[in-house]
Amino acid sequence: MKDRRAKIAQVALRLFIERGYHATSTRLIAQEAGVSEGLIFRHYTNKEGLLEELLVEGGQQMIFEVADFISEYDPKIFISSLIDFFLDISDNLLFYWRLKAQLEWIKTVWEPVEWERILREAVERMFKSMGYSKYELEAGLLLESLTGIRYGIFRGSVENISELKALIKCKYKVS
Amino acid sequence: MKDRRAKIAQVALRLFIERGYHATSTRLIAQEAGVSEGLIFRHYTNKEGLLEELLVEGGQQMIFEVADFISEYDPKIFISSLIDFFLDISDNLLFYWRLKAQLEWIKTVWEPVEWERILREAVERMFKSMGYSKYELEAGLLLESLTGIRYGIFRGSVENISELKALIKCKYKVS
DNA sequence: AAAAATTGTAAGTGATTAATTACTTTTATA
DNA sequence: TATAAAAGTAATTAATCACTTACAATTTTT
Repeated sequence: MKDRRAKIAQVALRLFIERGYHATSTRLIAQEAGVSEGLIFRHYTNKEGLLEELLVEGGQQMIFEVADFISEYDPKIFISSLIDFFLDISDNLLFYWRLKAQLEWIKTVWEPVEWERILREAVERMFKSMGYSKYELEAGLLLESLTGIRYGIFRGSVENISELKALIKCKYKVS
Repeated sequence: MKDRRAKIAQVALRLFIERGYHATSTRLIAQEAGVSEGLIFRHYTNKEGLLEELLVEGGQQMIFEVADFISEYDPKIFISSLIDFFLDISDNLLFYWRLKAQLEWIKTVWEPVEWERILREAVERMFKSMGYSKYELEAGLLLESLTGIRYGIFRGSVENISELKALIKCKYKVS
């Protein structure tokens, strides 16, 4: 059966988020996935390899999603889409967002992955085209702020997301 | 010698941040602190108890720091101080900020601690006094955004902090 | 259908984990 | 100064860790 590998990945992703990477044993992953522990190491070189594949897979999906609104030439629609992208957390991206958030805090210097670089450049271009003089700074401010708000949503400290979205869009005059 | 306990706490805090809580063994803590492993459990009930004390201790220091500018009645100075507090990361608070950031991602629902509640209420009051109709929303937006930017600083994705601070203060018309 | 490759498992491996034990040394107290 | 309390250690504990081995079942290929 081919889907056993996918099942392992799916369960591991959930457990890594619920309990943390280090606190999740390969034994538990195997149990919850209904497979033998050895099968994990048949499909993945080691536990870290399993984690890495989850990140790569999620990153690729991220590129796909980002590409969807990045080509938008109207700044107002672009910024609005950007805000939606960050704060309307779709089920298929939720786990990747959370996993990435969790892993940020070990390594001191964080190397941005492809979709992050693509996105940042696009946002900078957009602010530039809107006539902002300090467009790089503006892009950074918006992206880090949106990330912070998304973390707030995960944390449970942001209640009225739609109202908050409207407020941000209002501040950037995009709706 | 009384300072062995403090030494354990100090080393543990550093290691928890560098390597993550679960990836840091009590054996390593003892080695780096230059004490026997048993001493850790003489002073703390268990590894989690050690972590908890670090959080409580940091939280108390945080209350102290927050209290310093919270009594400010001038909204402009208040907001400006708030931004400085979040983005000028002092050495003595750095470790607490980082430890807290790291631990956010395990528990699904995050219970705000005392200093967070105190701070949020104060920011809401300030926005209210400034005549903002949606003062709760504005307080949430600013706090979550500043948290996000602070995370960006930790991550290394924010370069020119002083310029960014100036931009934010400009947007809130407080400098 | 035979051979080969892949997918699967049960039962281990040594290493490491948090925590305990039994005991010694130091400090505080009466 | 005698005694109790606290601070300290080395050695050990059972459990758990990531990972391997030897072998069986299942597909795929020829």
